[in-house]
Amino acid sequence: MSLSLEELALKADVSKTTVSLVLNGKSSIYRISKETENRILKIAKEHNYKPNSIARALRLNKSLTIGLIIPYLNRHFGRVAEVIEQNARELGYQIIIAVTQDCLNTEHDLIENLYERNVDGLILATMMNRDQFNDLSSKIKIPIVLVDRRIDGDDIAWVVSDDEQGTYELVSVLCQEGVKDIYFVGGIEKLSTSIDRLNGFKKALLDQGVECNQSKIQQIGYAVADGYEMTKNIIERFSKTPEAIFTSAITLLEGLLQYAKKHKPDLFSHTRVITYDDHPMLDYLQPPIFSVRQNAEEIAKKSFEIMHGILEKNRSFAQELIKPELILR
Amino acid sequence: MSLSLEELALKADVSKTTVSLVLNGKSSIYRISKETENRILKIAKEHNYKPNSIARALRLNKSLTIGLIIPYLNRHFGRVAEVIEQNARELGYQIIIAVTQDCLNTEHDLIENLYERNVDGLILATMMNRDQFNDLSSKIKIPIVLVDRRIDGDDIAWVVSDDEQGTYELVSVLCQEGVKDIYFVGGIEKLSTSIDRLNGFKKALLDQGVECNQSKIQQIGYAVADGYEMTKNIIERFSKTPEAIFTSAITLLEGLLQYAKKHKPDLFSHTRVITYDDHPMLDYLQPPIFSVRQNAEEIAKKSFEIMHGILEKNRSFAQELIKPELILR
DNA sequence: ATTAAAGGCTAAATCCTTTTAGCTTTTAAT
DNA sequence: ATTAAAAGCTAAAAGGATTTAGCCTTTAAT
Repeated sequence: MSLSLEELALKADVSKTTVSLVLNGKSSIYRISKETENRILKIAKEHNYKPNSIARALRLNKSLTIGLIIPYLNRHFGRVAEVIEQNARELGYQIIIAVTQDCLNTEHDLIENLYERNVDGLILATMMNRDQFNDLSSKIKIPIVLVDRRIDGDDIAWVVSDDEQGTYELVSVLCQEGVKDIYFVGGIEKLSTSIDRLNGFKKALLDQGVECNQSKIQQIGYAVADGYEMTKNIIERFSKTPEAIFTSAITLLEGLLQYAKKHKPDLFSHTRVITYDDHPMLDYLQPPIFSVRQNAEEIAKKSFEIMHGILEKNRSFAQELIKPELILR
Repeated sequence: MSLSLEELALKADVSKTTVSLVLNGKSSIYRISKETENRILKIAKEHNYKPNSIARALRLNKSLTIGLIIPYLNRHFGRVAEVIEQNARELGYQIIIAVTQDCLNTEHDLIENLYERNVDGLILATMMNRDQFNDLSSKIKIPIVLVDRRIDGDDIAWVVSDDEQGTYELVSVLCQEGVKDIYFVGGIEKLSTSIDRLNGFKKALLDQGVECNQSKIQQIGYAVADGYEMTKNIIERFSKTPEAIFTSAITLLEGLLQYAKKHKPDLFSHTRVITYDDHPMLDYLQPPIFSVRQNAEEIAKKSFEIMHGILEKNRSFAQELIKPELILR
């Protein structure tokens, strides 16, 4: 590693206090002479001095490290993580990533783990409900910003895609084309993403005067296998082939495609498929699948911005709904 | 945060030395009585004592943190990162991720940055050449494991997919079907991934007695736009539509698809397309695209294993070629 | 000439662990 | 009754930075 303050002090023939004061820009407050200041700065530069970040973290009780806990490093969260990292780096923060695989216990362990490892804040795509979150908040004395999945509450910071609006708009497009018989393939029921997307779905149908039958709504989980299962249920349980299916995540669409390829190759000749989440490969599928593209970059940017505001600008929590984009192919 | 050693010591009515020794399992070495030991353990447990990781890192000069530097958090590297994180966590390590966007300067900055931040080791998908790497190694006194992209050298640890063999096998399949006129769409020329894939490509042609014309080889970069550009070059520069195109990454395939959709919708009726890298969505494209699936999980597992071996088991460097899998649709 | 103020710097405490060297008390041995 | 060894524990240093309180010297003011 590089030199220590003490070694610099030796070279500059002053105390390490003086060196520290100078390097932290406190020369004038402590009346260090210009001459001494310049000498120290020069020597520090010559030796490319960088303060030991661990010692600094210990003394200042601030590690300049943010924990990022997400279910997977898939396309969406990978992009979110990437952009958070870049934004964080520009402001001197590091990102420690940990993945839960959508397991609540893992999530709890990871939060505790990162907290004990002295991260300054947590950005969290959580599976917790309000009570669990409140429990946690009382134990953990660092700021938390929820990303992608929100929990209602006046004092909870979050940044999520406007799932309800996105779904509403997408489903409305289909309804306006006269499609009435639309099935909902959903994810983990209690998550805000599921709730909001389902609400958007229902609202679209309602506004278009289409009846929404509870039997058309499936919610198992966000895994590819869940998408397969739900598609299977829809296809096999009803005699009539559905007019349309909405999958509420790209993984669920993948499950649908898997099922279709295997057991229902003609699915697309009878059924329109639309999906939440976008993927560039969708451009090359036949027939075209309408989708809702989440603005991962903006979600990432805002979530770190809020975290940074809390940590360094004394701002309080904030909440942001990020507008997604309809992709009609 | 939780209690400190000193506070525990107060409660247990012993010195903090004693507490530390007990909690570090050194009771018997230092002849701490069973009674005292149990008392301390009990109190520590009651208060859920966790040593302050920063203080520990400072004292031990070991942060239990590994830096992971990769070009993007895309599908492939996202999966690699995910698995490295899980493996690391099980052994008590944290992963700090940083992305270079395939920019060499950024890579250098990030390495320096993470090094200054006291990571214990670096796992690196590098753009450096041998000289640059040697320069770096002499400055940086922590272990480095290269992942995904290797640099030749007897003392350099790396884990990469067997790019040459994978490409060789894939291209051979096509040759054996009688296809002779195959174009190579490559990435960043100096990277081992490019070199190895190109070698595999050439070797396959050679072994099948197919002549390999230099004009059929394009190498710009790994971005989607590069794939577009190279496809354009191939289609527009030659009067005859190619019999086959090999793209050496999924992003390049995406670029090819983009070009085809826009300017050459009938590409697939004349031209076979095969690609390095796999993607589940390829299952649903028509016509089927043969691919080589890299074993991201194994790559990740091995690379952390080597790092861990160096850090904790006094092992030296190691090199691993991970076998990819042909996917013939 | 004395006092007050300003100038220029530093010793030491602090953050929390780990670890070395060693102190005191008890037991065993001669 | 000494001496040596064992038992049981602890003071203090170290790791590297930041920060408080304050020391000494010089200049300005009365």
